[in-house]
Amino acid sequence: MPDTLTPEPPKRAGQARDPRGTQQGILDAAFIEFTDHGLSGARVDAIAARTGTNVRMIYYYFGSKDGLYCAVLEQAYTAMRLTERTLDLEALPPADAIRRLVEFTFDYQEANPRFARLVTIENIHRAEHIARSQSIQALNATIIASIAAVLARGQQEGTFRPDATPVGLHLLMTSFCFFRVANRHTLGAIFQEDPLAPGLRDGHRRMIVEAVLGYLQHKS
Amino acid sequence: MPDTLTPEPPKRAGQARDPRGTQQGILDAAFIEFTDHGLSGARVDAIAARTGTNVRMIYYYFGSKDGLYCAVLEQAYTAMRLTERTLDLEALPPADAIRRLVEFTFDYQEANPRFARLVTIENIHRAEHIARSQSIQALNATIIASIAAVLARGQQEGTFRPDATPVGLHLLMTSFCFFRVANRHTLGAIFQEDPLAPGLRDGHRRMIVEAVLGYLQHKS
Amino acid sequence: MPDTLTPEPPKRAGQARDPRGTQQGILDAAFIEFTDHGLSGARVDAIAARTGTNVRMIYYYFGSKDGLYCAVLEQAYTAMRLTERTLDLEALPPADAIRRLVEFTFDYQEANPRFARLVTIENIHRAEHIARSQSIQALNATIIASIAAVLARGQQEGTFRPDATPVGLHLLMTSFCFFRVANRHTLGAIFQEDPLAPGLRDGHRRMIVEAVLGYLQHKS
Amino acid sequence: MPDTLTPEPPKRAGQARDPRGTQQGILDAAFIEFTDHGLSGARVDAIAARTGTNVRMIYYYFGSKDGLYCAVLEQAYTAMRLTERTLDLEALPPADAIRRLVEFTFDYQEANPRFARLVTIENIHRAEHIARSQSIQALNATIIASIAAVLARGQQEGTFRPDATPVGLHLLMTSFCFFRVANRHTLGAIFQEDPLAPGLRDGHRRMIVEAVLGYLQHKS
DNA sequence: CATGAATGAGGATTCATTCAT
DNA sequence: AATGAATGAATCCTCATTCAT
Repeated sequence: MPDTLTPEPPKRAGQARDPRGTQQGILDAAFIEFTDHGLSGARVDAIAARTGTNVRMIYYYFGSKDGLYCAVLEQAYTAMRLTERTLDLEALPPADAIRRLVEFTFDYQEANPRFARLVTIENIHRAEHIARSQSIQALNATIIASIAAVLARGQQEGTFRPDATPVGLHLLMTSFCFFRVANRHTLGAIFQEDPLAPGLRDGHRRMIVEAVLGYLQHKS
Repeated sequence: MPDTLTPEPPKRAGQARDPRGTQQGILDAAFIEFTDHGLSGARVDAIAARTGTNVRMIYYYFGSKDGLYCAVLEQAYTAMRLTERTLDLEALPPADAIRRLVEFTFDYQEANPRFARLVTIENIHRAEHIARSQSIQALNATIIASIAAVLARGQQEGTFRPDATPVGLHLLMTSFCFFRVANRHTLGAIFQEDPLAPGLRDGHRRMIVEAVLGYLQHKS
Repeated sequence: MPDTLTPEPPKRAGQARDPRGTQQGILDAAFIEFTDHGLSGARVDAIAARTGTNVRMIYYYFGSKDGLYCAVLEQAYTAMRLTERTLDLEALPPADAIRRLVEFTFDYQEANPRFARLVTIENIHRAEHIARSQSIQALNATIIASIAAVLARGQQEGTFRPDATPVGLHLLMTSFCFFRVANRHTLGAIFQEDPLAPGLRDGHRRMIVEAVLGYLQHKS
Repeated sequence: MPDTLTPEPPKRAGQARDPRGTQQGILDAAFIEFTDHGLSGARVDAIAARTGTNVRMIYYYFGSKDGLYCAVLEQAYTAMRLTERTLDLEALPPADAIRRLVEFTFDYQEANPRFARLVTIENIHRAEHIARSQSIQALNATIIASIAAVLARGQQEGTFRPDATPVGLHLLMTSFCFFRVANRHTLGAIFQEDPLAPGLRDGHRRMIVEAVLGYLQHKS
């Protein structure tokens, strides 16, 4: 689902008497526009133009440009975390669980570059919208809990170093996966080499898995 | 030098007959405004207001908002790479050189959060400004050359794994250092814990050094 | 009845199957909104929000914003003139009748500041709505007739000056009573003293009675 | 000066490089538009259209629609009070001074119906703009001081009743003069007779003078 | 009798930019 | 070298109103 927030893309849906569809159509169009141009750079007219409806509907359903942006944010985070929950990490041995999580993160970020852009944009705005959203914060509590459980198992077994922390581990694994997608353009311009070039993919994937596991399994 | 681009901050300089000072004053003000609000969100009026001079001066010296933004970008990249060149990596054993480079990157990103914001902003705009700048691309060639040299030495010694690449290594070390600064706000909001909290600093620094070296020195 | 147009305030009435109540509820809400913000400043949405029903009902019953405004106007004028008719001026000696009428006008304006605001608003719109309303014009004929009758009696007696006219007399007595209510805010701001302050009330009431009677009973 | 705020009407002035003229042109156009349609009903586009310049200049010089409205308000009050100060009331015996002041008020209101409309509009908005203006309040202090001086002289002489107050007297004389102008349209519609009809003018003028003096000179 | 969904036209305001000196 | 005055084109948003059920 690279460019929309919903599985069944109802292209130009919602022209008439389909409130649900109208709303989702606006959300999808907004997701594209915001991730193309940023919050300040996005134009409500452009969003409306991408929809079957008109500008007024944006205000009818979302109240303001900011309100729409918040709705987009929530839906994007929700989509990611819901997918993440299907990983079933508890069923795997600790090292395998970490490997699966890193690979999932790597694949998800690569498959959803607009998600990274959205997060990036939200940081430019100092996360003030996320800070106001209860639901996003609730969503993210679970992923840290999952990591914590895996980490604890590995530490009890003695295979994982005892000083590793759940949040630190999350940062380590996410940063690389996120960075190569989010900073793709500057990296590409600077090193004359697209970091997302297909030929680099497997090497990058293996590298981050090994770096994370290497760090965790380090014998000091 | 956290909030200006020049060592000697000529605050409110350039009111009269000091072209150099006027230009630098505008650049400093623009750096703040752009990194506060993004390219689209930045206001030319606000930049002028922060300077002693008026809006017209910006056009006089930089031609356009975009021109000014490009000048800010160039100065920011120049400042970083110049500092980087003082590291003298060739004088150190490979592992020590890598450690020093990782630690420098970590410290520099933490000390210059506006730099990370600027890069982030440039990515939202698909690096189109950097792509046009010869000077920025020239600057960055050297850092990859340095890494390549160190990496080659370590590989020849047999202490570094042979499949590591300069750009991959750069990504691995930079991503974490950059990510915790650039995404500080979303991470803080989501995990209710500022990733730049002083208490976490040393742990993070050690973690990325060990992860990078662990990866490089891995015996497969 | 300061803030509604009807004696029995059916607050939030008319949610279901009570056409009369729904209409009156809308009228009451509209009276508040129009007198709070003027005709242009009033918002149909705000009126609907104040009622239990929704915007569509306004159009269902009153056709348009203007239609609703006209209905409000008519009801307000009707209420005043109906009260006025209970004064029974014919039963009193001329001077007493005038005194009673002035005092009634004074008290009514003070008790119904929203009426003065409504009239004021209608004047900004050059009374084009009143001009179209037959009923309002019919209503007002009677008050001038009453004044004329009293005035004639006094003039015949020789106690009232012969050059006084009914409309002139109406203006003289109404202007003061109306002015201190309608212009309350500018007067208050300019003279740092609320013209409706309780301490001033009796003095003002006596003043206008005496000025009117003084004028009428003047021996040239 | 019935329809502009300045003696020399610079019709369509300020097209090029005449800041003073541009500003005054906008003020004049705004005075018309605001007094035609009220604050909410006035359109900035309409104001700009009446000027030689464009909408942007309104914001350049006055910041906002409200800012412009305030400037109009200040200029209107200033113009009236400045004229008022030329009356030289101190040079006249008390009764003559009152007569002159009443007549001036009567004439000024009749000659400047837009002033009354503006005051009326400001009252709809609860005088919140005047309340914020220091200058308007300062201006009006003087008129009450003048009245107080005349009144004191008459009371000392024994020709004026001792219980009269300056503000009360001001209200009595102003209310009638203001009311027949401000409420011209509703009065005209209701009584089928324009209160400003030329034939009524002298009678009205004499009536208010006599009512005021009659009240003041009343022997109780 | 009642209503949720939808809308086109127009509202104030802001933007980066240029003219004329 | 420097600047106050001026602007056209957008930008976000709101309004009264109508459709379809």
